Amino acid sequence: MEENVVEIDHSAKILKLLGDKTRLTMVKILDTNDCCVCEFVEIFKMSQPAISQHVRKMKDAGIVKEKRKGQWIIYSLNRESDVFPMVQSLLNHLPSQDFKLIELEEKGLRISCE
Amino acid sequence: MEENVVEIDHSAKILKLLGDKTRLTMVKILDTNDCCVCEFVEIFKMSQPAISQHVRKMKDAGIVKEKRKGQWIIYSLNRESDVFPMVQSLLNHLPSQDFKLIELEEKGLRISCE
DNA sequence: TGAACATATAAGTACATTATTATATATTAA
DNA sequence: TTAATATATAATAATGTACTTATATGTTCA
Repeated sequence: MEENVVEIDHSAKILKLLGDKTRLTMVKILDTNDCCVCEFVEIFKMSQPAISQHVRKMKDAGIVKEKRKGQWIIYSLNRESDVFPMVQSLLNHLPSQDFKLIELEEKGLRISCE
Repeated sequence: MEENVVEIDHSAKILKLLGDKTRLTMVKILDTNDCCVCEFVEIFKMSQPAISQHVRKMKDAGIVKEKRKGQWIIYSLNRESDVFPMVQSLLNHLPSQDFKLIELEEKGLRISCE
């Protein structure tokens, strides 16, 4: 019926991960910008370990990937994942969350990771 | 960016509901066939109350709708819902689950509701 | 009306999830 | 090497979830 079919159990796991508003917002942000943990901490007003645990779950599931850049670890969408097409078509139905990054930038907190 | 944008908190709730393999399979089945509770009980080998609770959550969220037909209550996808476009594009990435209904039919358990 | 069937609701339990705080690890720069 | 910064991991507590069994409601048909 459609390209990029993923097994239903696996899809359910991915959707469960995305069924959390913090993680869903993260992924929507990552759709247009790479980010580090410290930025997410600012954006979500949440403890750093909470953020680390969220991104770790998504990394384990292959939704995001990381690369170290000095003392920072930059997270980005894993566009090679077998679930990426599904994730992408989902994200297309969500409103942009870029305003959150813009707010960060206005507070001078975005530059910290670049 | 795309038509039918739904608020991110609301989307997360919908995805949380679909992030359960039983409910996700139900919705995929409903994409091509209406079903009653007793059929789901057979398909998922799960107690009737468990099935009722799953469909109720999805009904409350507007994902599915019901109509009574004699002693049966037939569930179907709610294609008028504001989240339907997102749900539909998700389902397009999942393998058909119609074989489950075909198995039912072979056991003579499908006819019960028609 | 009453028995049989389909579904819903209630209560309880086991387990999963998401935060927190405390602490460990890794990198940078003085 | 040491202090500062960024991130990860561990332990724990509060809450949420998904089943179960027992029971109530609603419909059909003899």
